[in-house]
Amino acid sequence: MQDLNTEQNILNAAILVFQRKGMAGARMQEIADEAKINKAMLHYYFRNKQLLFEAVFMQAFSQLAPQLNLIFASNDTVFEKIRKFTSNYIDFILKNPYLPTFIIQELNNNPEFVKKFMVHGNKPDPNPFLLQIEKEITLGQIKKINPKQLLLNLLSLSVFPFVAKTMVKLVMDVSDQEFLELMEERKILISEQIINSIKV
Amino acid sequence: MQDLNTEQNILNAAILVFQRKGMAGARMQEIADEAKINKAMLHYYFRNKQLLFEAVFMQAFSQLAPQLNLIFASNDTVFEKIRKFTSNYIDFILKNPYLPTFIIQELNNNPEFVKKFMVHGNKPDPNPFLLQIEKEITLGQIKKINPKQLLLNLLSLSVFPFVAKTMVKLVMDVSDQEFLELMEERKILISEQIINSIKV
DNA sequence: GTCTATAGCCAGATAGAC
DNA sequence: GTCTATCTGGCTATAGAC
Repeated sequence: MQDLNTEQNILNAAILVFQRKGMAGARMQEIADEAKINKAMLHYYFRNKQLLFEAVFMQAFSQLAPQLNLIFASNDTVFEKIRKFTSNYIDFILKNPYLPTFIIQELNNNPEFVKKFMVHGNKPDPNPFLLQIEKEITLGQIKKINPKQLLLNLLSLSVFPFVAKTMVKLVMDVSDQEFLELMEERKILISEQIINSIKV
Repeated sequence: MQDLNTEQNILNAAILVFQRKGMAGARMQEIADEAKINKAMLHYYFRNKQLLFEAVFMQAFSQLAPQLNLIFASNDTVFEKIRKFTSNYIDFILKNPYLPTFIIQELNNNPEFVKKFMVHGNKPDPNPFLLQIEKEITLGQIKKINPKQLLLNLLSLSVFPFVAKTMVKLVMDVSDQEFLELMEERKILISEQIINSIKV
C-alpha cells in the first residue's frame, strides 16, 4: 500500500502493460489502472514515462540474462548444455511469454537506449560457451562448426516460435492448446536435432 | 508528382517509417517529410493514419506471402524445397531487413486487425507442404517427424537471426559485416542441418 | 491536387489540497 | 504518500485558400 510496496506494485503493472504494448503503445493511464492507483503516483515514483520504461526494460533483461548464463557458464559438456538449455528456456518462456518479444522489439525500436543500458555491465557473455565449442571441436568430440552458428541455431529454434506465435498460429492454423503441445514436444526435438548435427 | 505517383510516393515513405517505428511509434509528420510532401496530403489520399497503416501492412504481407508459397506449392521434393527456401528466403530478407520484424511486431500488437485483414484470403497456405512431408514419410523417403515442427524449424533458423539482429549483434559482439557473412554461411548450413535431421 | 493554418483531442506531466 | 484538477505540448485531422 505504501512506499516500496507501491513502487513494486507500479513496476509490476508497468511490466504488464509495456510488455504487451511496447514503449510507444503503452499509456500511463493504463498502467495506473492496472496498478489500481492514480496516474500522478507513477510520476511521483518514476518521474516520467521514459524512466519507468527503463526500469521495466532493465528488470526484464536482468530476468533473461541468468537464463542465458545457465548455458554460457556451467561445467557441463556442450551436449548437456544444449539439452538443459532447450528444456529450461522453453519452460521459462512459457511462464513469461511476452518477455522475448518485448526485449527484441524495444531493442529494435530504441537502439540508442541500448548502449546506455549496456554500460551497466548487464550483458550476458556467451564467450565461455563459444570457447568451449572450439575446444570440443579440437578434441574431436564434436563436428567442426562455427560456434556462433551453433549458438544462433540453439536460440533460433528455441525462441522464434514464441516471438512469431501470432503468425505461426495464424498461418499453420494452430490453436493455443496445440501450440503448447508443440512447444512441449520441441524441448526434446530441438536438442536432439542440434546434437545430431554435431555428433561425430 | 500527381495522382497515382503521389499516392505511391506516400506509400513508399509510409512503408519506410512504419516498418522502422511501428504503428504506435510512427508520426504522420515523419512520413510526410520522408515523402517530401505536406502532411495534409496523407489524409487526402488515405483518409487517416489507420488506413494508411493498413495499406502498408497489406503491401508488406503480400510481399512476404509469395516467398512462402514458393516452398509451400511447387513440384520439388522436400529436400529440394528446403534447399531453395533457405537460400531464397535469406536473400529476400537481406534485401528487406525490416519486413519480418515489422509483420511479427504488428501482428502481436494488433491481433484484432489481423482477422479483419485475413478475410481478404491473403493467407499463405502451408498445407500442401505439410501433406507432402506426411507423404514422403509414408513412402519412407524421410524420417518420421511432425510436419509442423519441421516447418517451424525451417522458419526459425531462417528468420530469427534477422528478427533478433540487434540483440544478436550485441550479445555475440558481431559487426554488421560479420553478421552478413554469418547469414551468407547460413544459407547452406541450415538446409544441410535440417536435411540431415530427416534423411533416412 | 497541393498548400497553410488551425481546430480538437489526447496523453504526459505538474500543482496543490489533504 | 495519495488524490483531484488542470496545464501543456504534440499529434491527428480538417477547413479553406489557391
